[in-house]
Amino acid sequence: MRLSTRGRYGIRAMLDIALHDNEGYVALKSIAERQNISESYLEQLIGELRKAGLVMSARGAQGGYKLSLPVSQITVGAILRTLEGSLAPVDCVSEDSPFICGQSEECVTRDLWLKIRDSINSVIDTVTLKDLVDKIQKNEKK
Amino acid sequence: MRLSTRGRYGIRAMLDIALHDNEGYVALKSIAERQNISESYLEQLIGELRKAGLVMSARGAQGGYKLSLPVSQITVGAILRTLEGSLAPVDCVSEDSPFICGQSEECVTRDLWLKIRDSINSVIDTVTLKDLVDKIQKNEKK
DNA sequence: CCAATTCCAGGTAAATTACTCGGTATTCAA
DNA sequence: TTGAATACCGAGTAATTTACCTGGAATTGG
Repeated sequence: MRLSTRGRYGIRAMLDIALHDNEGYVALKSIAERQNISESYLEQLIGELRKAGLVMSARGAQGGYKLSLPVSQITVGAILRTLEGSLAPVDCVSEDSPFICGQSEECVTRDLWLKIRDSINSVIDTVTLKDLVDKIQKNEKK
Repeated sequence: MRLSTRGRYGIRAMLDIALHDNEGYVALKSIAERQNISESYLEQLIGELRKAGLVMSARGAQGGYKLSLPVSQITVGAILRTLEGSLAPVDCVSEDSPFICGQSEECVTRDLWLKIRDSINSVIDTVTLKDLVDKIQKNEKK
């Protein structure tokens, strides 16, 4: 039940972009350097975040990425789902692939998986990038 | 963030044993057949559940497994953790391997991972095998 | 004794993860 | 107008993890 690097890197990259949100476009290279993430790998991930509409890009010199929404409107759930797919613990309660099990007995556990899924969702859909940014800025003040 | 077959099979196997709890020891073979799980694979898993003290075994003819605790005292959390390890979404908030990240910035996300972890734990540590058994028996009545 | 069982250590094929590589397209700035 | 800096794209690959299998040894009831 671990998150893969995709989700973790994605959160870090988005947070990095959020912290430089007032400086125009942020180059992939600088994100990768600051976050110490492989540039070519991160490129893939950001590409998916772009297709999901979470960041926008500018090509060419001085290009890069910036958030396409206010920080308060980007939830960690949106980021994680883009990169990890549904965070459901088993396929039969996944939001995207509603795989139905033939097992009759397993369905008694379905409620359990639903509970787990929903409890995860309730966290990731309420925490936004703004919350994380605020926390960093509060730490810096001290 | 999917559970592997280990956790899912483990829950099903334990539930199977629970449903036959009054019939003495249940043979691995019969569990595997009923649950349609590879016998040799399940053997591994049940071995770990035994070492964790969740089931007890009897060797030799007429041997098998039975629960070593009342159904109401076996949480799905205990089963899942035995087979999957901590259900923490990232290592730095894992109960067993308290890996500490050097990344200073990542620590702002630590609270997020903790929230996710705790919300999962609050579900799996409150649901017991008894809850699942009760639900099955209620379904059968209808 | 023997058939049924658990126990155990090791191996392996398939899938997934975490990347790399090489190239193309675009754009700013000198 | 050209070149450096960037995003974009598809394919390939090494390492790791998963989901098993195999062959046996130990134990026990009938």
